[in-house]
Amino acid sequence: MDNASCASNTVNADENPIQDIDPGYLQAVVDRIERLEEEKSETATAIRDVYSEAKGNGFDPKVIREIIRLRKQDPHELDEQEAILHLYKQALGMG
Amino acid sequence: MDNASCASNTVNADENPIQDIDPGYLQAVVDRIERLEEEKSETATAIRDVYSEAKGNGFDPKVIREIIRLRKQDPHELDEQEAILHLYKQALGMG
Amino acid sequence: MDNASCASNTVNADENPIQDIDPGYLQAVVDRIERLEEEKSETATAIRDVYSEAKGNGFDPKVIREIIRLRKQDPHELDEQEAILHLYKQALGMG
Amino acid sequence: MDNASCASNTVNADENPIQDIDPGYLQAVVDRIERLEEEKSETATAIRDVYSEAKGNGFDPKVIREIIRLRKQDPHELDEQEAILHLYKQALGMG
DNA sequence: AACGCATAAGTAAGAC
DNA sequence: GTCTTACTTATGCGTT
Repeated sequence: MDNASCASNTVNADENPIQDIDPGYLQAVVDRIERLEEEKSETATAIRDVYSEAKGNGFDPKVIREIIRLRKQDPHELDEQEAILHLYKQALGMG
Repeated sequence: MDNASCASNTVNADENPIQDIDPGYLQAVVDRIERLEEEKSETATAIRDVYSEAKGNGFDPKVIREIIRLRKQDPHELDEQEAILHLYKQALGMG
Repeated sequence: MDNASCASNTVNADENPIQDIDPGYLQAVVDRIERLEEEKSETATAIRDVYSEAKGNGFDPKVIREIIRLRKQDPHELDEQEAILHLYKQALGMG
Repeated sequence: MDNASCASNTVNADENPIQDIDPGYLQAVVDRIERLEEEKSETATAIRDVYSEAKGNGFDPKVIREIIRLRKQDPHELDEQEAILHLYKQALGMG
């Protein structure tokens, strides 16, 4: 990192950040974040659109979300959790 | 929409979705969502990295987040809200 | 409600709230909210403690949360969702 | 804690929780959590009601939320954050 | 009834 | 390693 990008000097870098700000670097940071957030937002919209389309075709979005969630999990972990769940259900008379 | 994509027939589309599922369509939906979610996740990581780098350069990530939040708002709306906030603060002796 | 509690007059109640604030009412509102939020926070802590104790006794908190979640749902709704889930899984070869 | 409450034995407590469940203890845990969650839910409703009433009296709920948020912070911390915020704003020409 | 906001819960990362 | 804090997602609520 370029020294010019330092937001504070070395004397009290931890508690007094109110010195030596590089405006150009800060601007660049903000710009990059805003660009990425826009990208993320667009992707989120695209995801919502897919769910919405699926719903329009008679599918249940909530259940599709569940499918997505299940597929994200490690199969072995999933099996374990379901075994424990089954066990607890029985202990509670929910079997 | 193609009829083949219908998850339910026209007789009881609202309450009995358990017929006429097009597996290919459902698979495509799931694939698209998973692809988009991965994209979103990568973007989220990139955002975190920018904050992290900025922090390493002495900037306060929390305040940068606040900056991003403020810039996202409509300036006019923002001014109004701040005016009301100021008013409430005074009414509460927080001025 | 007492007229004195009005935050705005009748001329433009919707868009110009910057008049006629009753400081006492606003203070009361803030006090009530803060009191209730503290209460809520204490309850949340108590819940965490129960999970924590259960974990200490060898139970899996994640699965207990799942149990709680399942019990909150309407049994009929639950059955439907699980039937649809099963259907989708089969369509995706996850059966 | 009573040994009878143990959910697993000492041989493989970490990875095989599927033994020695005390159903009574599990039931008690679930009951306590459900009771506390109901309590929390009621408090949340009461909070919403206060905001709603305030809104009916012409106050802006969003700004009240901001007030609550600000008052929750440590005043010293708050001042510091605002100082940094001011600094960043100036660096970005948002002053 | 659909849309967005706001809360709440679960998850993951970072600090001590 | 624990423990809190922040981010993400999901649900519920109010609004239009």
